Amino acid sequence: MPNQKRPPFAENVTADDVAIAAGVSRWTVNRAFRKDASISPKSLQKVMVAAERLGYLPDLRAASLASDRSNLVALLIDDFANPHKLVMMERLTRILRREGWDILLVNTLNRDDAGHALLNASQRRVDAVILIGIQFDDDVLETALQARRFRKLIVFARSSENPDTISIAVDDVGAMTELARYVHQRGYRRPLFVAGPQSHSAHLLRKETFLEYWGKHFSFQPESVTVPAYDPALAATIVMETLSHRGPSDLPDVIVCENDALAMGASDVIRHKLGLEIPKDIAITGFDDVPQADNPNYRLTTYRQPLTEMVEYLVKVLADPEERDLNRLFTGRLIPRHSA
Amino acid sequence: MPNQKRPPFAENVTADDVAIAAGVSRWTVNRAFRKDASISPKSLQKVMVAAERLGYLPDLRAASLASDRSNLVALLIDDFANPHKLVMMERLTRILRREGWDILLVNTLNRDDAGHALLNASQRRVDAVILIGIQFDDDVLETALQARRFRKLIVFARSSENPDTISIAVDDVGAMTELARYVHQRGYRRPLFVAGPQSHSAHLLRKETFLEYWGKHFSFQPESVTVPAYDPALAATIVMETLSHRGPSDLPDVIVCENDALAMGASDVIRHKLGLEIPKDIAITGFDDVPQADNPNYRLTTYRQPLTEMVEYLVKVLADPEERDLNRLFTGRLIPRHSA
DNA sequence: ATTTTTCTTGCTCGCGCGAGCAAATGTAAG
DNA sequence: CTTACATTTGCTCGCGCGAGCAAGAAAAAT
Repeated sequence: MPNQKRPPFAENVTADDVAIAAGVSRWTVNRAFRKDASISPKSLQKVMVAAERLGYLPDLRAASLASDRSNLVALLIDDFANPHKLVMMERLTRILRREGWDILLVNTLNRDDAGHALLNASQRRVDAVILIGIQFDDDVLETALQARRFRKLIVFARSSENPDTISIAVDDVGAMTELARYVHQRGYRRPLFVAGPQSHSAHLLRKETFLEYWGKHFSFQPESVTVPAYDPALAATIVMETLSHRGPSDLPDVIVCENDALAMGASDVIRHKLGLEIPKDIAITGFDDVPQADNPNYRLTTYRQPLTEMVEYLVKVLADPEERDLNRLFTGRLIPRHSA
Repeated sequence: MPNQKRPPFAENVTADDVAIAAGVSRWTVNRAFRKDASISPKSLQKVMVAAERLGYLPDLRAASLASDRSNLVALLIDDFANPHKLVMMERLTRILRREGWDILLVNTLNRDDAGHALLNASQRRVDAVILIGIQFDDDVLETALQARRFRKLIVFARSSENPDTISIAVDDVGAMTELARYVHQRGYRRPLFVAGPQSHSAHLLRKETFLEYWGKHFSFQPESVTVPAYDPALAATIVMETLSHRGPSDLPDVIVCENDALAMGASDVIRHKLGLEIPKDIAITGFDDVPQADNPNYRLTTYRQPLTEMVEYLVKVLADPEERDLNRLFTGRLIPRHSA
């Protein structure tokens, strides 16, 4: 019995207990914990002293039930092999918490599971759902919206065409055009595009933008391959399959990847499997500027999304009560490094 | 007005609405959604049909308020530069959700913030708090326990000495002894130990175990350095500072790191800054077996924690109503690779 | 057919708080 | 010292559900 002096769980101390201790009414106690409420400095003081002594803190479940605002957002996420997810989660959790939002984290296993995950979130009556997974294609979104269960459905870090969602993303067309122009001007002429999962529009946008740019300037469509997940190891396998049996003249001179996760896999293959040098034999570009992109093993030329700015905007969107067009595209920055 | 046919948020349909539609009482409706409840197949069917049609799902806030069980656990986490955190989060979120637990994700910014984060979680009346951060030293734990606000305080993936917390971790002493013996038997004789943040006991355990082993077999304490975060880039800086001005005979022949994040940073320095070869000039070992450890750039000899097994046990701990000793140490596996 | 047992259903009450109003108190103006 | 007005406080009612019991229905036993 280790817990003799210390009961393992506090008997619930409620606002009533504090009210008695402070000599005020229950409602004054609760008001003391709301920033908008009108309360005299004297009673605020009395309440806070009593609350501190009794260890009282308002129950947010009850507050939410009564006010119909939960101050909770659900974060639906998959694609855990992609290191950029860790960066996004860090930024989102830090800034949202600073603004008073709590986060319900849901790992959506696959496309079929996405619907369940959304229902799950809805049962907690979250104020908004933030999607940063790759599995939320238009069908899934449509189904979620049919249920009319969410005040705000925010697609983060990729653009969504759906008119009933709020999309906060980087301008893929502008970004990829900039990357294509860079690759073009550096003199590369035989690109291979490495695309991620085909299930949604945002990243198709990057691929299409690149292919179109190239088609316009050289009147041929560059080769492209698809990797079914943003997983460096998987990307390595696919790139290896694609390139291993080719002679030197058949190899691309630059591999343009939809994001850094894929670029890291491609880079590993070029250097360690094919024994070639980056960027001399084959150059590489990525997208996202994950921390590893700056690692001496990669030194990836990539494109940095203004993540903090995007999350700050997300915070504003969450607080916005109006019903209006909140979609927004952000412009990032090309980060030239050694790889291309 | 994009939402003409589709109101943006469903009017709240409650159990009462379903009850009327199904021709039963409100309590029968709620019972239909509880797996333990006794209800006839006929009324279950009626309720489910009506619920489906109206788009009803029970409100978990209200359920929690009434039953005093939230089915929510808070996950307090920091150290987002460590790639192992992404692995842990994936495993935890996947398995906990499968078992019906929802997760409140809290990013604890620093040690001072840990207390606030705990209070924050307590206001949602979570059933348990899982700590996988590095900032929860005994002082913080003690403060949290003083408040007697948590039914279960689970320290995951590191051992805690505190008798009022439940620790689910790998056996650091056993693991590090195995690693030390491996390094010893491979013939290395001038180790440098790279330790992480000093703020808590678990990782001191790894360091102490290694130093003791070496002291016992060679009667001298190997050198060690401390990195203030599990960040590969930071580890690289510190290791560089430590080694850059030394002649070849002064260099260690093996760098034993407290985990893979540090090992990756050390590896980068050895190969890219010092221009040395691994393992010929300097060998390296890590801990955790993160996905990147198997990457051709690292090929880290490391120690794999049985993470799935540990999370499965965590699930059992969460479901356990009894008040008894639930601490447990797990044994992992040494993964020999090229780096040592 | 009647009694006993089991299963199912409905109900009272309460979980802890907030919206919104009415009463009370305080403050300024005449 | 009143009257007018602003600020603060207390209160009724309801948010949506669950525990636990009592009444009702069904099944089993006599």
